[in-house]
Amino acid sequence: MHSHPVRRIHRRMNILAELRRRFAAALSTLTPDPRPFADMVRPAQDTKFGDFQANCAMPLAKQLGRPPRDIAQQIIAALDVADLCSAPDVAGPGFINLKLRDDWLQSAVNQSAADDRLGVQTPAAPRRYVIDFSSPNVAKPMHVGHLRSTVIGDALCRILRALGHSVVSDNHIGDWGTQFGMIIYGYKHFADRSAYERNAVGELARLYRLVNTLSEYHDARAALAQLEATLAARQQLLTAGEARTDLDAKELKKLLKKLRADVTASEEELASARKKIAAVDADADLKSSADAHPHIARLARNETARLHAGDPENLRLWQEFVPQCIAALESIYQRLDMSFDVTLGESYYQPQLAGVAENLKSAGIATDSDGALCVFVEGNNAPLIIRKTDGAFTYGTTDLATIAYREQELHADAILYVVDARQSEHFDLLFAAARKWGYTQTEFKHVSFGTVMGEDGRPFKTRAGDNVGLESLLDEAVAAARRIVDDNDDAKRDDQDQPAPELDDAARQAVAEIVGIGGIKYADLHHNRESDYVFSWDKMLAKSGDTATYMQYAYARIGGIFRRGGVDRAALRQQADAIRLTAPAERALALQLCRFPDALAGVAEDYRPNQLTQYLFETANLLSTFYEQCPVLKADDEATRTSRLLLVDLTGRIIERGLSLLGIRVAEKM
RNA sequence: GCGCCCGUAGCUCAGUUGGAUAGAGCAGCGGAUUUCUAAUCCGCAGGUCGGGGGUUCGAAUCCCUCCGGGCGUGCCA
Repeated sequence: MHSHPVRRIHRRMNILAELRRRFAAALSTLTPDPRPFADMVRPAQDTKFGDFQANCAMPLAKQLGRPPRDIAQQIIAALDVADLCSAPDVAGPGFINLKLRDDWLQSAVNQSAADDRLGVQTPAAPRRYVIDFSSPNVAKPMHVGHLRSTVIGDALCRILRALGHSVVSDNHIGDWGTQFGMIIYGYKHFADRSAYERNAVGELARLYRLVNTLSEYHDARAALAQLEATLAARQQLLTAGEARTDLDAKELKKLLKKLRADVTASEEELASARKKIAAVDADADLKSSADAHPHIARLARNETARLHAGDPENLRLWQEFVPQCIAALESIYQRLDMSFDVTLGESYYQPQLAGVAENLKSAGIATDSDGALCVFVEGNNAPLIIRKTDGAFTYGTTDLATIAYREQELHADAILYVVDARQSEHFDLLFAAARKWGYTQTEFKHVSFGTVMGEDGRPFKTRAGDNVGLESLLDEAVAAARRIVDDNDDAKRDDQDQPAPELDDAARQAVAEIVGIGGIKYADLHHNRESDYVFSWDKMLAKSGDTATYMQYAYARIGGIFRRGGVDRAALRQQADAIRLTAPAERALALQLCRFPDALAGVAEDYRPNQLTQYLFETANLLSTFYEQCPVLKADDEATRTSRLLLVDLTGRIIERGLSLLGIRVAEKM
């Protein structure tokens, strides 16, 4: 049937890229710029249409003013794909449907199996990425708010590296800000020496919370009268608004809605202030500390100013605190199984800020406005503030200094900022200012993400309203995973239906760590990063569905096949070209495995790790279907057994690699 | 006031520059187990893609408008 011989394929084959190349060649007779049209080749949305589809005939027809089906026919006539596809056909308004030849697909999947990179080609022009993520304030314990940046940023680093790019991960920690004044003040007045010696970071965190509580207490008390007055005024406005008769119903409704929102906001502010006051008043120790330190907020700010001015005592304390704080962060990163290439925080750039400001000013990019030095960007109301009226520099200044460093020292082609979506205006300003400053060749990208919500639909907090600490979050996930691991292992039975657990306590705990932390990461990564998502313990560790657990289990099942069959996987892999595709489930799985490079490329396109989670979930599903339909160890003949073992082995490698690129580990037994 | 984002099945979410009958998971219902690990698989049901208008061969996607929600708005980072 296929008279055309299978063309010698390259050592690594990306099917989609190859098809696009073939289409680009065919399209060059129809349009001077075929690339965007060639890129309209994509996986078929429904398997009944084949394996791939090209949607380019319709838009091209519009451009050329001719019937789309004619264009589709013309493309097919010029298209040279006989070695990889059966004859393409035109469907509907002008879709071109493509089905890969079985012999070609078989050859491609054997190539992938023989490749350590699992088919991923190295790029013709590798880029250098600097990825800025996690970036906690070192003086405060990490909380759930840092999770998304950390997890998404780490996954992007791994994936871009796997694609062959050069990546520098940079933890731009907050180690020079106002929090340090608070810690220094706390240390000078409230430190518990023995607690500090036992656990320095824990004590510093306590001091931070204490100073923060006390200063908020005084702020709240000072603001109370004003808050009450504002509330009363707003209530009065609302009453007056309700009585108005000069507006039509729609205008009135809109006005009242706004007035009610104002009243509610005032009520909430007031309630929050009263709560802060009551919390201190109710605690005799706190109350006496508060009374003894009425100007704590200002004095803490003074400590910050003194630090920045080079005060020897404060500088000494800062130098003592920072390394310990960083060490504490390291232990969390270690538990998350990740690390940074560089950790250059705000303090690193501090000596350069005056120069940056001068430079911007003398170049006419920054101008004086109300006593502050500002960069104004067309289309934005607020400027990027470089130097405040009081002479202090801002994070905008630091960010510009950081860009200069990343350009000059790290030679970045692209700088990615994995930061909360709420800071998008800051990044608009920052990137515009950087371009004015001369950095026009760099890709600047705010890889923004949404908020983690609780099941009540509000930002994820503890019942008391505090941020959820990251460590306790991890602990809780691991504990929940441990219960699942215990239940599952306890339920295992041998051939005589007797209990036959496989895992001892240490092994169970190791699996729980892998499952629990993998579950947290996956829950985050599998959502589109831009959307807010609702955090749910139940869904995160569910045994079935689109979860890390499901894929980790698929991997463990694969390991089980080889153990039970006594198959040496390394030896198995020596059998080149032994995969034979006969059953439909084998073909579907093989095609999916050949798409692994596409999945990674899909992530890189717009820095969306959920493209990879989706791919892995589909892969695990296809494996389950295959496994259900095709006996492996009990295959009818030796060649089929070997073929299926190789297919299963490759699937396991891809699941393992894919999860590891998301920062998620696997266990051989679960 | 100005600006940005969001609204898709009961719930949680996908949906690539506009493409074929809008897809998953969970929950629900019905099946499959002498298990190559059931932490599984197969099937069924479930939607006016917030409402309305427009652009065109074609709109969840682009434009306008209204409704509902979130966030940000000059000297915190």
